Amino acid sequence: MSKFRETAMKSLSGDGHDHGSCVAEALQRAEAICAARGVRLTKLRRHVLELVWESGHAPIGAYDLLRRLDKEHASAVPPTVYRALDFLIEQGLVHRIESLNAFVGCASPQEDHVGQFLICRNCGTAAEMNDERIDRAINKVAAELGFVADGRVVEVRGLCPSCRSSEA
Amino acid sequence: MSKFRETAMKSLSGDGHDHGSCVAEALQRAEAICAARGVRLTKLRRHVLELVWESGHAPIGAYDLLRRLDKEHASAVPPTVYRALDFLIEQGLVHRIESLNAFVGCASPQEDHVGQFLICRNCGTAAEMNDERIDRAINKVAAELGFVADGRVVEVRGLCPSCRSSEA
DNA sequence: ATCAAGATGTTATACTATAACAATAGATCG
DNA sequence: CGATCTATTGTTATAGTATAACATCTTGAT
Repeated sequence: MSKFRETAMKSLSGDGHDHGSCVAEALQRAEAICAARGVRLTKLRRHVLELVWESGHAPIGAYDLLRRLDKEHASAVPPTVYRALDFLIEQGLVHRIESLNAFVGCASPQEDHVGQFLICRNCGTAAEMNDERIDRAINKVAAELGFVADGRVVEVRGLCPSCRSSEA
Repeated sequence: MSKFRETAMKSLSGDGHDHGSCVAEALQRAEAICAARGVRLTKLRRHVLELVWESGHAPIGAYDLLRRLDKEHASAVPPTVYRALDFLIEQGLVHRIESLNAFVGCASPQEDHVGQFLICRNCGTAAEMNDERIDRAINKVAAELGFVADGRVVEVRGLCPSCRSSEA
């Protein structure tokens, strides 16, 4: 099973995984990546990343992050959180979900990829797919139209497995 | 050539088409569709739709529409234009581009489809692809993860053919 | 003519994001 | 060590996007 497939299924498993360790692993990975790249995962940035992950696998808005942030960071204002998010996105540690104006932790920050998301309209979970077949299909059609693609936004709404079974 | 393919290439052709007739045709189609469905394309809604199309094939923001609207509609305020847009989107006459917070006329309002867009980062043109292959690839991956997809956002940024040749 | 439903008017406000400049902290080099 | 340069954070203000809530007016049906 691919790395992406694995992480997608993990985030779709609802309560079926230990989210505490999920957060801890994400933070550790982030530390390692930033160290390797010689960029600074400051206390503030780390804190924002932690809050993003603590939202579960559901995207969280910048102002929600802000509200949670200033419990331990009294001077936080919008630019504080947006700048931290800019950094985290640049480093591939966080993705922005365009259709929600919200942010979610990247499941595989080592691997080079654009985000493709399945977003459950019931529980809010956003699972990364990052499947090459989708990317290839998009590139193919774009190329047929003479278009050179760089950025891609793929966000699919629907029902995740757990919400589907509990609704049906 | 598919209908979508045709309209995509048309909107990507830059000045290579008569945009005036393009707008006129879109309005006529809209009249016919609304009449057939028994919904009211009021003066206001028609005007907003016209403004959307007059932006060329480039998505336009709600507040830009508002500014253009109140030349002939002094009482226009945000809800005025958002309500008109809600109606137009509901009827499939306009698509919302999530990654731009902007709106664009639908090239093929008769056909049932979700929007898939190629957006030129140079000239701003958004061309509809609506290619089944992309849709199938997305559905396939979603299904493999046990996800039932309904809405889809596919927005690809890049360079359109005309901008590519003039840049290169 | 009356009435109900739909459409628009109106005011206020919520939510999302960035500009611009000041102050501070960290790294680097002499 | 201390000077200096750069990245980061602080601070204030404002721009941009969207909706809630309630009033009024139009339209079409009876």
